[in-house]
Amino acid sequence: MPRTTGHTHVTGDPEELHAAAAVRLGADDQRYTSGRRALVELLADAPHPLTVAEVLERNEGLTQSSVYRNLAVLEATGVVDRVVTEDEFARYELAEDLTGHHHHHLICAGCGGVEDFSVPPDLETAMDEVFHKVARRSGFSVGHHRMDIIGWCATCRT
Amino acid sequence: MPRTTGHTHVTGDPEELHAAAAVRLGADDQRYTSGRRALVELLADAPHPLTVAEVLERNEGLTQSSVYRNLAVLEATGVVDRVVTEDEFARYELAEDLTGHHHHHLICAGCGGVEDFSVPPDLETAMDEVFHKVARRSGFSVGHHRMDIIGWCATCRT
DNA sequence: ATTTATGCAAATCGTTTGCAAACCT
DNA sequence: AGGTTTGCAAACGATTTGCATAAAT
Repeated sequence: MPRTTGHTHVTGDPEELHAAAAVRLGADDQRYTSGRRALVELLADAPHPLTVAEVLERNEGLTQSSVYRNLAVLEATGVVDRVVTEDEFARYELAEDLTGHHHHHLICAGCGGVEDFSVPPDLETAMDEVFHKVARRSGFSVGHHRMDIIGWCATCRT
Repeated sequence: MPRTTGHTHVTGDPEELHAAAAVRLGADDQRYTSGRRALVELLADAPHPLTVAEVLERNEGLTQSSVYRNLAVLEATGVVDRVVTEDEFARYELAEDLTGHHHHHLICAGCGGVEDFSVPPDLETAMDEVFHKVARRSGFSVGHHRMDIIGWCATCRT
């Protein structure tokens, strides 16, 4: 299931977002239940990727195990992306190819906090070409790339 | 303790490598014990970052808990780097600024396998400038960056 | 009705830790 | 001796899973 072609990007309208999510779930015979809709809403509103703990703080009606299960379903259907940081918590955000907003992460090695940023398109393209060339040479197919900064935020710098 | 300046890079001589490791440990009042030396040797010989399980397979004389403890010490003193992939296992390799070999990772989303690659110096520099600019704007200090490819290796492509 | 999702509690598993013995210096 | 490291076994904690109930089609 290629996730980089043929999809409509969501521009910012919540309706459109939910519709797109429903479509992707439906394509995999999955239902867009209230629990899953709640997750998509939380992630759409969050200014950065959320941990499961943060999800549960923001919506106390949700159950931990269902959140884990639903995030797995949403990830498998291309509605959310899992973000790996340096700490032990998985974080989730709306899938890039759903929002159409390609970006990278500033990750704080102290608190695990995450902030988004982008790089100039020409550089992004140049790097992409290198990535594909490198992958081809090694027999890899490119899924996506990570171009993240690991550092210390103003607070954690001590 | 800045880890990007003032250090001598190891070119390939095992003696030099161990000497450099000993120096870094000593700077933090840590001893270069046989268990730690064994880890450095394993990582120096490995063609890719190793998980703890792989370390234990390659040297059955080592104990799991000591391996974890020693990897933590080696990481804190800048002798090894922890590599975060998409799977649940931490991987370790000799620190970049110890080997002087800056590189990136091709990570297989299927088996978690890791392969190294580098990008042209001019691109690396251009990206670095962007990273520093972005970080400054957000009040972050840059530790290091990740520019990794997540994909599927020839075997896992199915 | 039948299939799928949920909530609770228990299990999983990589990693961490307490403590006594072994090791350095 | 005095402090550090090690090995074993027990503890931790994020995530997963079994199973009975609730919800959706």
